[in-house]
Amino acid sequence: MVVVTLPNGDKKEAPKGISVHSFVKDFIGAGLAKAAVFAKVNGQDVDLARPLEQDASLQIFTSKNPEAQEVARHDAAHVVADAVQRLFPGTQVTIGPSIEEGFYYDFFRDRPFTPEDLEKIEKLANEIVAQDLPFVREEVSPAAAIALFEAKGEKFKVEIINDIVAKGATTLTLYKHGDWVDFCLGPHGPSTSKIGVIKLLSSSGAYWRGDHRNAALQRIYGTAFFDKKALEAWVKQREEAAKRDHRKLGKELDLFHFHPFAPGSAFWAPKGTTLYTVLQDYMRAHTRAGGYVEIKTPLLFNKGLWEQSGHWGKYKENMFLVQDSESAELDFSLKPMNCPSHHLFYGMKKHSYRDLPLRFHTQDVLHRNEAAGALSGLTRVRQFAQDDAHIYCREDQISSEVERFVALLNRVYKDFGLSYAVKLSTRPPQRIGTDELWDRAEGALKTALEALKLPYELVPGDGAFYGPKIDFAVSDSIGRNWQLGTIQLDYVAPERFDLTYIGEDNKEHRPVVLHRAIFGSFERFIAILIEHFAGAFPAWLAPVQCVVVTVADRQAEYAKQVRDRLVGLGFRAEVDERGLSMQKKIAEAQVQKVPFTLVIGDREVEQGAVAPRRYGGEDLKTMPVDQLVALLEKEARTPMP
RNA sequence: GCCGACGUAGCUCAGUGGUAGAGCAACUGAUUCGUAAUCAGUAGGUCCCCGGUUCAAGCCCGGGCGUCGGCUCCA
Repeated sequence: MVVVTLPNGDKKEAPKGISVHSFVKDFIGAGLAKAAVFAKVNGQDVDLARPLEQDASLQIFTSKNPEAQEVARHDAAHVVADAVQRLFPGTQVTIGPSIEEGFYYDFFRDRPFTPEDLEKIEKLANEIVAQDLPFVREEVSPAAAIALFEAKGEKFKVEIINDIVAKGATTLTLYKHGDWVDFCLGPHGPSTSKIGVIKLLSSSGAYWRGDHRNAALQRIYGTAFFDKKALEAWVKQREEAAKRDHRKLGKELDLFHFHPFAPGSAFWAPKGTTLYTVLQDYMRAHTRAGGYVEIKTPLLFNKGLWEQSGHWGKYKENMFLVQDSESAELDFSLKPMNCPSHHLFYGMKKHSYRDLPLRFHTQDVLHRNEAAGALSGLTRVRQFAQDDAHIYCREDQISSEVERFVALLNRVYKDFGLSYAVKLSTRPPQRIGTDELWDRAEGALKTALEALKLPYELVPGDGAFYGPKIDFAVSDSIGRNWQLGTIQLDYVAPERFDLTYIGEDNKEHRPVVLHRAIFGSFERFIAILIEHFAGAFPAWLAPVQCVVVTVADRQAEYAKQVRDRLVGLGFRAEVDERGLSMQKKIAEAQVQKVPFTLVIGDREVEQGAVAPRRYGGEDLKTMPVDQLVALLEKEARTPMP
């Protein structure tokens, strides 16, 4: 007999060697046994067919658990690979993991999959699902596994097996459904029908092990859901996300444009420029209030700076090099980041410990020569500006500076309605500095996070080679995550730039540098805001806050007076003077997602009033202009510190 | 950069070898209207660029540029 402990603490005795599935059916319930996808035995993922050989804790995962969805998508990857090999004999398999929203499988073959191929594959894959073939796990020796895949001509599988054997594996596992076998760690669900429904999404090129020097593979992306309804809901949500695409809305709302002569660099239309400068001014005001000073440094630097910073060696292919007309050499570069120039600026003066912390904020334009194929809308550009800052402080000031930064970041994200999660990344294997230094650095960051009572995820080994960091991932209104804010400790730069301050002891000391940003880049932050708000910005961000619409032309004079008063108070108001019907003008203000449409007819002129309508259709009824101004003061002013 | 798809009016798109089209936007005129689209007319195009095939190319072929999806998720 074995004793099985359930998550609620219940203990059950069962015959030794009983399968997980039979145990669940006999000792818990047939319903759960039917719904189960896989299990954890003593915390280890196993299939339901696995026998229970000794006392163990048991946890069952059903289609309600996200973990089970992940397993079922891995199942789906196998089924798709099976379908591909049936339809296209000679195609070799490589790997096929489940990923965030689905799965992919990489194949080796001489030509890409066409959309028609995908249709056929999807159809056959779903037929295999319907056949309800059980997934069968088998343990084999390395020699047997190699022999099996060599006989099939699966060169990539053989390579993977050899690698894993070299790492010390002695028992390998195969998973079979029907006649199709894959070398796989598992776990898998009980049978193909558990997968539900498979949908293929796209095909693309990929490289063996992600390296372009290796064989070119053909990747198929797909997803799977336990039921059709869930798939339909997911498809709908994707359509919703596509409607919010900042590239689409950027055009529709006339915010920014691109031209082939400047790939990866935006032209900001008047409305986009307004949005951009509102954000710049907002950040200026808040950093100033947070004890920062704003500085500007050159955009173009001699390579000497990059040699000193280390960029010339490590980052050169991402920099735009500029020819010096006198030397005729590419001796200059547009700056790809601000830090080196900030360090130079710090070093131009002698600093006392009394000056620290010194916080330099910069919104200068940066250029990075991103690979042509990597450019995408405003999220991946070649020219951009960061809400960048570097804090120079003593080591004992790190914790309080981090706390101060988080307080600012907290305030900023709150103003935009964004929530966030925190990650602390610690020392990577490749690093500089002593362990003692890292202990102190990581300790300082932890102290700050704990003082703030911020829950955080620890990511060991993910820090930069020059210091640990804290990252802030915000989630938007449709649940997507974006890594925006960051604060990184840097012990290297002060050495490279020989930065010092004079301490109380009248001796020179090394300051520590903190790199930090909240928006990340203005360009990417704007893209995120557009998608977060679906283009319907809150009034304080909206490029046009009020459009004045008259019922008839005879109110035009008064309409302009209203606009002039609002503009005079610093609000962004316009009159739609085109000879269109009132209804048409209102419709257009809605399409442009203007927060307030101010309707003016004879009644409003008589009363010195306006009739505002909010974006979305709420009629606020006729009100005196003074009352509108009070409303705008509340909603349409940039939140100040 | 590599793989694939795409590039037609300001925008969204139709047009697969035989005289370049629609809707919206723009412009002109009429309409002056009370909360999501008044009516009529006009104008707008090196069909991304360069070269080739053909009697004939937006369409077929080659090269370039750009955009988009991938190229990190690891049995």
